[in-house]
Amino acid sequence: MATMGGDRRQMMEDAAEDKFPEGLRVLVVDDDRICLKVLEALLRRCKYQPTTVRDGNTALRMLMAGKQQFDLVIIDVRMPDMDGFKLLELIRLEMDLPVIMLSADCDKKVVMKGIDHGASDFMVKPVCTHELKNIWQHVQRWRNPKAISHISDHDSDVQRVQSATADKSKLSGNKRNVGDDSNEHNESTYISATHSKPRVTWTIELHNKFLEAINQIGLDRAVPKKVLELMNVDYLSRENIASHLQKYRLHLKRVNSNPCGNAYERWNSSYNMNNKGNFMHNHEHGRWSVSSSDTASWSTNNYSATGHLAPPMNIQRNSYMGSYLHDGRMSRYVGKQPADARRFIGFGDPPVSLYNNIPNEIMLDEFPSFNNSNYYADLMCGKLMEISKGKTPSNRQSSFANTTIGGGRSLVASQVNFPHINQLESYAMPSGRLPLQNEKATFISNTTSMGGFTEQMAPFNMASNTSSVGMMLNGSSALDASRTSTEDTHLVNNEGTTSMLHNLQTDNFFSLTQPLDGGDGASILPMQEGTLDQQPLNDQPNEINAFSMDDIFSNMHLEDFMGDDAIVEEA
DNA sequence: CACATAATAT
DNA sequence: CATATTATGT
Repeated sequence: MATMGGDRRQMMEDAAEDKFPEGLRVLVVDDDRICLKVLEALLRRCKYQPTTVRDGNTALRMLMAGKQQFDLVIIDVRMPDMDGFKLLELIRLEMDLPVIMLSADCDKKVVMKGIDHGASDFMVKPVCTHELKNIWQHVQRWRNPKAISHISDHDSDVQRVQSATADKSKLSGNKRNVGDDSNEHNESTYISATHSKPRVTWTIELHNKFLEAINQIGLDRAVPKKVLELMNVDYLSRENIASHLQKYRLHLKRVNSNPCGNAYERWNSSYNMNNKGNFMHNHEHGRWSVSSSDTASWSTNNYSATGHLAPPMNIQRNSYMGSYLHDGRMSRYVGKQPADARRFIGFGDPPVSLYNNIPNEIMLDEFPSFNNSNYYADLMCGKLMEISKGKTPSNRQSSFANTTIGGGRSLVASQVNFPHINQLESYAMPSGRLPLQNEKATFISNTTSMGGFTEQMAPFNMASNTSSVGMMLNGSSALDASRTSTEDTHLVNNEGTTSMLHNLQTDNFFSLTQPLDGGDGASILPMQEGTLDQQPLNDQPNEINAFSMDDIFSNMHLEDFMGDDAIVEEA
């Protein structure tokens, strides 16, 4: 409408005199044939290259198909099937193109709506030639927003600029409210409608490619540019890679210092796929959903991807894995054996050998750089150990019940009385927050005490302490239905029924390794060999054995466990 | 609102 | 290029 800065228009026109770009590819969307014809003619008169479409869907299809490239889109606001604004919205969402809205009325609200939705300009019918003549400037501005920016942030006063931004965001709050900041609307929106690059979604496939590249180059030598070359994905920029690489490295760092697997899992869970083949993020759940079609895949692997972490040692193959469930959802690795999900409900179900059930193609999928299947198994074992974090299957939510410790005191674990032992700090949740209630981990100690502690408890490395927990990766099937031990542990499920578990059965597959070295990861032992029979602690020449579960437990409950903000000094 | 992610700035 | 900061979406 007319108020859209007549001065500026004039200036644009002046500036446009000498370098009028011919052949600008303009897509015009209007349901009105007449208008369409007129616009087409006018655009041609301006030596542009118009394409006309009569409805939004067609327009969108054309744009998405990408067969024809456009520099700019002109959309009539009022259209029957797809509202002009809707189309504008979709284009904003999917494409990097300037859009000019067109309308018969110049209602300010309508204009503002257009601008707010990211339109570059708003024209009122009937459109005159000189208006059309200048549309190229929107293209120019769109492509090079900074060049025309009136904001004088060239004075490189970073502080000022930054604080200004901060202030602005503070003031404006969360979301920009449409149409109420009418004061500065026109000018600033008009020009500062800068356009960020469309976001790259790191799908599984992309991430896999990324990993392959990293794999080839080696993590330490992997730089964005090289990765970009190797990945050979046209729409990715070096910056995209850099960003992802940064995230990836951060993630590795976390995982490194926190083999609880939570961060690990979270990372992997970021990439999910539904069975239609569309990718979707799974942030909210942070979990894999079971996919019967087995199309979901994940790929990050500390061992194969980086090649810089030692592969797990001493892993016995062909072993029975404990519950590998996440919030009651099965990992893909147990996809074919739903019975495993019920493992802890009763005694009936024999455990499933994950290794035996991991289809080859998945293994290959996960470890593309290796082709020795034995090696896969090792890697997979290590991986599983890393990933597992003792999550309780939701269909049998074990809870900590009446566990007695020493002198008849009972423990009820909670987030509040949770011990803050220095050595445990590296096992905090990746985000640093305390684990949520439903992130409780349950474990069994060799003294038949069983905890429903939160994950920060987990570090007491059940897996590497043969005397405390059943080895998930026992060569002989520790989790086999044929139980021989007499030491049973009581578990109470969420239905309140009690069941007996073999003491070597872990409710949760624990592989939590406590480095005891401050958590720099140097001493992480992803897995320790375990045996079916319980062994004295000192059988294992491992510094971890300096702690027995009893020691830990008694220490905890005596001094720290009950405190609200208990902090344990170093021993 | 806290968090994760990707874009962007340094 | 690595890292820090900011923006955005959930």
